[in-house]
Amino acid sequence: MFPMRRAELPTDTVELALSLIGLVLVSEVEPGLSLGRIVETEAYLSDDEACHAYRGRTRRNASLFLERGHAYVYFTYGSSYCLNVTAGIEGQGTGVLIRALEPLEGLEILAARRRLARSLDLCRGPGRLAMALGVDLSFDGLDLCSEGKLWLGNLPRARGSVGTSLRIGLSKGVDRPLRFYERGNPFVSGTRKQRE
DNA sequence: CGGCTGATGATCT
DNA sequence: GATCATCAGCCGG
Repeated sequence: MFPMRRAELPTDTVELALSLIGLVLVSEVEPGLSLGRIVETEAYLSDDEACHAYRGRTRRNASLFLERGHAYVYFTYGSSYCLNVTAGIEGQGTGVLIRALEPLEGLEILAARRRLARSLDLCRGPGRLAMALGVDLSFDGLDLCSEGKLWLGNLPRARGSVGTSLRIGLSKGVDRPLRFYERGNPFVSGTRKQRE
């Protein structure tokens, strides 16, 4: 498997959020290879109150303004890292939050990082998947379209139908249907209803 | 399983 | 000082 070429990624944030479903995130940090298939995403647009770039550029969100295909990683709630794939053109300030993965390889490694027995919950949620892949602030700004600690790949594999819903866990911009997920996939986050 | 709560610390006002 | 793009753990049905 090779990294995605940037030209294969849509520039439009919603299109990117949709097309990321079914791609894989590959982590190549100690103690070894681990990877999972993206099953849930959320789009954050540049004119969107919920987007971290909405009020302009700061030290924290700087990498969200990189051109599409880079990592934007931030720390929240004093405990969790969240991983985004940037979208748009350089300077736009938009991206896609990765909310859940279906673990594919390196299950023991994912489980060890999570200090959790192998289960459905290894990568079910943005903070959980970041921990499982070993993602922290040192991944902020990485190019996900080239080999390295973390990159985007494409495994030939069937993809189920994609559902759309409101985004999860927001207090602003709550009314926009910008969450996308593979219908019925048990590795999608949220309640049962939010998986249907 | 669903719903609620407290922990926790960086960031911005 | 308030606000989080969250999570684990606990409790009730």
